[in-house]
Amino acid sequence: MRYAKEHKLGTRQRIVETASRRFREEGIDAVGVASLMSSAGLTHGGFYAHFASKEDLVGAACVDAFTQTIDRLRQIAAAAAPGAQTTALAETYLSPAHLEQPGSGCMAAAVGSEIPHHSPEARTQFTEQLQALIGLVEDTLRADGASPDYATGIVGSMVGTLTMARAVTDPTLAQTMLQAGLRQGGVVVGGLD
Amino acid sequence: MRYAKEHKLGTRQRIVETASRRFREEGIDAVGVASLMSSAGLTHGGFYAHFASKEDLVGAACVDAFTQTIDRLRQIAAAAAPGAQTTALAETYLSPAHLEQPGSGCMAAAVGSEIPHHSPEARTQFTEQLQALIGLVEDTLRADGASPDYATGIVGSMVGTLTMARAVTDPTLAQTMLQAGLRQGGVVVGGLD
DNA sequence: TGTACATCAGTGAACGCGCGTTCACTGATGTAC
DNA sequence: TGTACATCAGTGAACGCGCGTTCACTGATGTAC
Repeated sequence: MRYAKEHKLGTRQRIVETASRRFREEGIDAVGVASLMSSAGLTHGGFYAHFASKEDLVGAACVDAFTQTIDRLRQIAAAAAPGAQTTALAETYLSPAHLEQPGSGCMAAAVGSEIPHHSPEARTQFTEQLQALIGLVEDTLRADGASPDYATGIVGSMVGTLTMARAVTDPTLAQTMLQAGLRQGGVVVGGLD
Repeated sequence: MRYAKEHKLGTRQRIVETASRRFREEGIDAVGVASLMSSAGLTHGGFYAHFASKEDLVGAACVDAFTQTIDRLRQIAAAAAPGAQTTALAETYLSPAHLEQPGSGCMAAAVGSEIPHHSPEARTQFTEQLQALIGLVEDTLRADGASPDYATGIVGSMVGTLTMARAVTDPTLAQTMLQAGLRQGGVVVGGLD
């Protein structure tokens, strides 16, 4: 090894993190390899020393983004009292901050409807990570003394609500949607309404 | 008028319907103007006699797709007994048939996460149609004797659930998600669980 | 310690291709005489 | 009724551009003597 082992892996990680952020902000199709490598401080030719294809990177970016999101939400939930963990998680997910900052937010809400048009490999990575997110909600529901069976429904509700709130042009309507999404989850978990 | 008035409008409508279907099946970015016009039995040069830009068509396709979906769901709901209308609507929305046929299904689930990257005009058309869909669910909730306040949450839940179910690679997982989405809506409306 | 060398991460020109858009035109149409 | 004509929906070549991918190369690196 002429170079330190960490060097190339570090560069690869930098590309993945840049892609993970830009894919969520701009959409996967809209971010070209050349533009992406430039964002990472490199030239486009080197891309294929790190990835077999752009699709290969899409899978890696899904893992990076979801890992980040799941870690963050797990910390939020753990900081809340048992009985209030799922609500704390949902309030973070359906917050105005998450609405406005897709680049550091949930991959499923940011690129969910693009995923069906990508490679089986990338979709499989996405699927595994989405299941991990559902698993986290199952954990918080158990900690809250509620049934983990609601986890998939709650994630579906959060992802759809955030996607819709970002799509609409009216900011007031977007906020109304986030509130409605919180009620939708709240009713299921504890009948808070 | 050398040609019958309906002739050009008919051609325009044919382009809109073709786009409406293909955008939902393949994604908006993946469908080029030339390929689209070819699908409609025309050559690409004529496109700009009907639309100012591709973005202009995106807006028209949103109106066409949502109108189709809302009409169909309204009929399904109207055919069900009062008290069971919202459930009938949700069962159709979260059916395996809808999962497998995005081209004739809900625009919000098919291209939801792409919409934020499109023109304000197209997003405004999308927003109006999404509100009309929520309005339909408000109507069925009222007919069922339930609160219309849940409509936005139910639509968010249905859109997110279908989007996720189409994204994942495991068909069994996809079906599980549809079931969980139905329970999520059912709990809110009538405590069926 | 100083120099020659092998390694390989990263460079940048080039590839064929499809994108959205423009525009001079063609030829089928319904009309006017 | 038959012919000449004006209209205009639709054609297809062309535009500049960015896409994903390939490849011969450069030059900084740590090593060996």
